[in-house]
Amino acid sequence: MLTAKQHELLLFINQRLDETGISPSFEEMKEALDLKSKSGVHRLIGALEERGFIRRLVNRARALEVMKMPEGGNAGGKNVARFAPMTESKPQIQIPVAANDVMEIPLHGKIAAGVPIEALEGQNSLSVPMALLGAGEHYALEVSGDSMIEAGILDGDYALIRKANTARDGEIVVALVRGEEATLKYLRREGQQIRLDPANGSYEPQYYAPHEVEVQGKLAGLLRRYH
Amino acid sequence: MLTAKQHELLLFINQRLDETGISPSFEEMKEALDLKSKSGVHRLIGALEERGFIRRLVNRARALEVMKMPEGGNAGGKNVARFAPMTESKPQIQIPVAANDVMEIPLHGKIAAGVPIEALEGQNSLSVPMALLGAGEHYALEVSGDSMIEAGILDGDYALIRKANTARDGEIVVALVRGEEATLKYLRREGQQIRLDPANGSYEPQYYAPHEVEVQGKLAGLLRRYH
DNA sequence: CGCTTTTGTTCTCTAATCGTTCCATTCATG
DNA sequence: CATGAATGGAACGATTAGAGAACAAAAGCG
Repeated sequence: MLTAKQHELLLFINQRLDETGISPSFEEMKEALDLKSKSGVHRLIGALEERGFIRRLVNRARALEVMKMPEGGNAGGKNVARFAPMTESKPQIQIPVAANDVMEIPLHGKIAAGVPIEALEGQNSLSVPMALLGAGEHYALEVSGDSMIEAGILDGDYALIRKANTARDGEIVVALVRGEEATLKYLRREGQQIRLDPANGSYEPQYYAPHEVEVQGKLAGLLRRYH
Repeated sequence: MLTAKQHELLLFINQRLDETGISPSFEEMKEALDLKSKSGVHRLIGALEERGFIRRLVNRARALEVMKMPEGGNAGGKNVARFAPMTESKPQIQIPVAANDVMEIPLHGKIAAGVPIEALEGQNSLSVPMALLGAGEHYALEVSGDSMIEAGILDGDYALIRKANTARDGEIVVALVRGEEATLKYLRREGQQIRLDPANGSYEPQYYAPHEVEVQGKLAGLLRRYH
């Protein structure tokens, strides 16, 4: 899927994102790849984007995001053994349904504290307007609990998650803690620590070492139903 | 399903992808299959692609991707104990079922204080899963303002409204006040009066005579998009 | 607000790698 | 021997890669 240079760059970006939470600048990538011009980096970034490994905001500084890692390459960078992140698998092809700008995305169960994403129950899926999603691979989770209530995310809502290995500070992510516990929280970095912030005054932020927390995806949209 | 050569090539590609994350070039595949020309590889690749085992970007270097492996051959390569069953190592292409459970509903503009809904009527519309709606005629409004923030309805959300003339106590409705002002509020009756309750401590409930308030619809669903 | 620095974008050239194509050759088979 | 399929070979064209420079757009700062 990738050339050696593309692979090298992807690894570097992922590593930096993992260690510092800040994506490298073109200059830094240039150095890391031992290049003498940024234009090469630019092309490599373009190639990685085309292949769906990263996503970026154009004209924004350090706005890279790793969407998936090639197989074999451990998404965790330097990290110790991680559970195989779900994003390591092959992307499913999500083709917009003809005539409607709608996508079918799988419903993977509930997300709450204490339980990993429940094994998939049947083959449920949800039709979602593409306008809510954007590029990337998505799935849906039913929100359970009130820990994000102040972010306007209520019990029973459907969270639309875009698979990703990394996220920027302040984004709401599906975080798998120590391979056991998947929760929906604000991701923040504090020094060498990862902070998972609930949006509910009754809950406390939790601090973890970077290798304890694996980002499985970020919140891309929300659906709610009023009976 | 596959000829011996095709099988051999597929295995090789998968192995390389697994080990290095970098797909082999035609030259390397030529060597691996002990061929003396790349044209043979080209044909094999074509065959594998036709049969859906691999996918690739034409005219791109090392842009192969294994979609599935023939039965028996384990596609996942090194198998870390994967706990998430939904992450098949090589998910088959997911053909979207022609989703008919979708409706196009008109987007009638924003709802806020001060502006009747009819004001900004554009061509816009939104595709919405029927599961969110139910029977009846619906339309969508973009929420403006923070008056319902404690009900988990944020500025910028899309409110899906089912047209209705009446509502029960405690439901969230689009209420047109004195024919001028449409707002999204909790509807409550108090004696001979109608109370419109915001869900935000900084706002006060408003009381009206029944004839001053016209219910235009009730909140049936909510869509939110995160950047 | 204006200025400077950082960062990203684009362009041109050059070279090497890589994929594609067409055609001749070989080989197994009937 | 004819035939079709697989193979080999080489020319060709496209992509990838490296360098350098000029430019444009954000971010920071006083």
